[in-house]
Amino acid sequence: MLDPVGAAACCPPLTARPLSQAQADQIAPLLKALADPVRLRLMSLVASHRGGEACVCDLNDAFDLSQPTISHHLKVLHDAGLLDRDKRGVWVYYRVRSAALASIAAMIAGTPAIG
Amino acid sequence: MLDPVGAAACCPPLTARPLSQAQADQIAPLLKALADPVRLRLMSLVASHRGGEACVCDLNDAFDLSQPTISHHLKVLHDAGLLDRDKRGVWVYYRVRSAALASIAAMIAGTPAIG
DNA sequence: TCCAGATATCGACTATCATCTATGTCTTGA
DNA sequence: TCAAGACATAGATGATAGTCGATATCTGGA
Repeated sequence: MLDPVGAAACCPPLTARPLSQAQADQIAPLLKALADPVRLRLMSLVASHRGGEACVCDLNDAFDLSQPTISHHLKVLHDAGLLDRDKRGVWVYYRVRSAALASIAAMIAGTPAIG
Repeated sequence: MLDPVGAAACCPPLTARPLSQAQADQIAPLLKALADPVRLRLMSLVASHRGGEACVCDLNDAFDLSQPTISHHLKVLHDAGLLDRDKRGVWVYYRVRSAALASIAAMIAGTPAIG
């Protein structure tokens, strides 16, 4: 389980000065977690869902993929620290960690955006 | 060869409304190109190099990797539209397309940053 | 015309990843 | 206590990606 806010915040903007190997090794997994069409759509669906959260049951229906596959992608995003997970009864709700997205964006473009 | 500025600009910010599958399919390759430690360091090295550009000879020395491997990563970044390529004599110079980075960052965080 | 150096391409190998089916775990309600 | 439903995990498989050594291509100078 990563801390994307810390990871991206650790590092200077990409264009400011050369990233060390350790810094690059810290950031690459975050981008890797985002760099998949299904996971991009999952992030987008969760973020724009009513209340800023969505349960897995809502998400499964949006894809032509098996339930375990969606579960896998959600785990990847959660392990990367990009989604928060909240189990309420039988249902599991996911919520986007916007601070994480802001940190990543700031690292990429140098924009001092704080989520 | 992609057009990352157009690709990322085509799409609403991740958190604004659900991405279509087509939009996600367009953006994922850009993030995938960035989502590698070596390529992150390459982008960073090129961007922060004197004059905003660097030749391959400068870059090869910064890594403990073979010359073909670096060449491969540069090709991935160039094909994704993240690096511009300029051959001058025997040397090839690469330059970061900062507008591309800005578009990606804006798409991730919703920041209306224009590079 | 030829050689040396800079960079790209090719082919192979290994590791990682996305996906599936089958199954396990947990919670609610009867 | 049991059954049903929501979600996660396990194991397998085909595709993709990072790396290398060998080789090709291009350019400038002798």
